[in-house]
Amino acid sequence: MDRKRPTIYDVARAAGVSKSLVSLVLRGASGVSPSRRTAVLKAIRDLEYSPSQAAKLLAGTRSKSIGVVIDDYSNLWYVGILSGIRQVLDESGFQITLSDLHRVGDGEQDAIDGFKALHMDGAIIATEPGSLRARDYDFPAVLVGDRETDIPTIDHVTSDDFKGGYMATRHLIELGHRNIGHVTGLGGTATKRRLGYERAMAEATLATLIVGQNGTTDERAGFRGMNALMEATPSITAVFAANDYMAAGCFAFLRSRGLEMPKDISIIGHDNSPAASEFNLNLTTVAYDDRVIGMLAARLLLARIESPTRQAERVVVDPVFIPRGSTRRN
Amino acid sequence: MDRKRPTIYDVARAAGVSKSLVSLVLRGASGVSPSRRTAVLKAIRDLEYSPSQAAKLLAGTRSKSIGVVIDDYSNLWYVGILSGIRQVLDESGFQITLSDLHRVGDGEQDAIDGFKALHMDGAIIATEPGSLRARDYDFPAVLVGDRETDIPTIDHVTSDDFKGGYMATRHLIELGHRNIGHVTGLGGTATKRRLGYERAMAEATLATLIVGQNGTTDERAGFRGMNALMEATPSITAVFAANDYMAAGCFAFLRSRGLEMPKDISIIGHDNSPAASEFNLNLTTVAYDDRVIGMLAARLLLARIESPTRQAERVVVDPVFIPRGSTRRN
DNA sequence: TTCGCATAATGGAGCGCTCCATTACTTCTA
DNA sequence: TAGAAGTAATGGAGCGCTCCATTATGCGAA
Repeated sequence: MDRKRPTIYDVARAAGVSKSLVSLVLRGASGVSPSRRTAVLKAIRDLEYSPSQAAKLLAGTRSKSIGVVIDDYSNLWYVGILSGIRQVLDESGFQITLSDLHRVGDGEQDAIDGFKALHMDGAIIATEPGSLRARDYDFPAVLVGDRETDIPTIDHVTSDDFKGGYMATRHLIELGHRNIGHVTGLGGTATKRRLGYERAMAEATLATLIVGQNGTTDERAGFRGMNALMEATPSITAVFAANDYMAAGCFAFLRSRGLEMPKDISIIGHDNSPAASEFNLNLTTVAYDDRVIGMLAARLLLARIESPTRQAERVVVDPVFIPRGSTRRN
Repeated sequence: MDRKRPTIYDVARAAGVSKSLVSLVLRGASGVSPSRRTAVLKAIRDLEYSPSQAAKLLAGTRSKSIGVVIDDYSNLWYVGILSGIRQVLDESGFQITLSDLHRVGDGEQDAIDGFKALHMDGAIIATEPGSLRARDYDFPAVLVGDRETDIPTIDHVTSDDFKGGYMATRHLIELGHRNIGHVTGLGGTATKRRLGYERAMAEATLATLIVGQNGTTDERAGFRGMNALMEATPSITAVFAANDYMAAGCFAFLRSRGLEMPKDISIIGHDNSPAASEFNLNLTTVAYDDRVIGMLAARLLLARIESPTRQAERVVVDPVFIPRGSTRRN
């Protein structure tokens, strides 16, 4: 079980060729005679040889691999993005490694350091860049998502959260609602959505009703926010929650009061999280096409790897309205 | 931006010492004079040196890193397990890499191959082992979860799904329910839970009501399953769904019929998925403590890395009952 | 003063590949 | 038939570390 792993030298010996020829076969180079190629392939199989990525990295110039940094595995936002990234990068033969912000004991090493240590060609950062060590952007990277801190020197695929908030609110206004509340929370994303809400309300000359401005953005906050809204404005008929989890919290509060959605109150969320799905909350929501975001990010990264000195780009992706059953005409 | 990365030689020159001394400092070895140590540390900072993991792997004997294979990032089952693994492995200074079953274009490489290529010390397999290439188990590995195929030669931390099904069903019986349906699906896990259900029903001399035996195990299947149960047995008062998503589907069906949970029908799920949370479905469920499973798996892996020839162990973790609001006395 | 023995620091070999310059072998052209 | 012009295969250097066998340094004891 623990005998040493075979190397290309072992393969070369078994196939009766030079180690360089084995290397050529491994890399699928042209200009290798079919007979030798099959001999090498056979030796590889016989010896159960598998190449050492470490040696490859050390010897080669380009690793054909990139890293993706996310916040937290349980925040599924990244899954669609990853799928888009893969769609683009798989066909270029790139390997993709995922990493969250978790650091190992001795610290001092963050995800980007890890990618560099592994000689990766670049990174896609789907995190607040402030949570990474700043000096790391001398490395091909593209930022993904609407972020608080903007780093002008790196490419950025962002979503338009202002527009998302605006669209969600417009939807409720168009359904004839007038007393429309908003449950928000801390953070740049929530703030931008709130500004979108405020703009839409202002355009329709409606008074804003905002709660939760200094709170979290989870289900619990939605629950409490709904409570606060109903106490402040009992005549409320619709709510825009800054995300679907908060919307779920709003719904939970309604249920606890024996109220129904959308019969008594219409709720619209944001993000199209799993919780919003038709079988669960059946929540009307606004969301980005995460696959598209991922694909754009991957293309930008590829371009930057090709020419590291090119001008940084900023791509904005518009949100999409996803009608479901949690809103109705007033 | 693209000047070459510094190496230990550059650091050594800057600090006026030998490359070996730099290596010693890097590895935190004892027996380095404080003055030289600080000189090296300063040089590292000045040059923004970061070590090459690739070179380390190639030169060293042990990589102090392990891989974890999961099915799919969007199946959050692994998150708790990962947290348990980290709790154990962080303190031993191990690096952990996550990988799903996705393969890059040229194929032929699965997650375990990738781990070996990176000279990793071992792997934790949180997937059906059949989805990996079999010959890869000549490598320290521990299997996690209740699996269809059992590989006697590798360590295994498993959950007791039979017991989970039994416990869930017992709960409903103890609440006084008699017409208790079960929505199941394909797969070893679902099968074992169904057997637990059947045993509990038999012990209470109750007739079983099972649907979905050849179907999927998602929300949609739960929706259809609930429909089938109510048509077959209108007097049904409780349902055990093979997992929480199916339970969510059952609930969606009830809602579509204007029925309430638990007022009209009690539902119990399994797994304590996010969807089951108190703010969402508030679903009574049965689950494993995934952190504990992860910790056990990590300890077994550590032990196997230490002594690769030791006898394979099998650890069984009992499920835990999680009472919430979706079941009530009949 | 000299020897001995820790302790501190060093140089060399080698990990398993890639890449490049070079050689061996063909085939075609003048 | 010699020489040019490929095509196929090879050996060597080097990637940036670790590990090991050595060598330098300092210091108390003989």
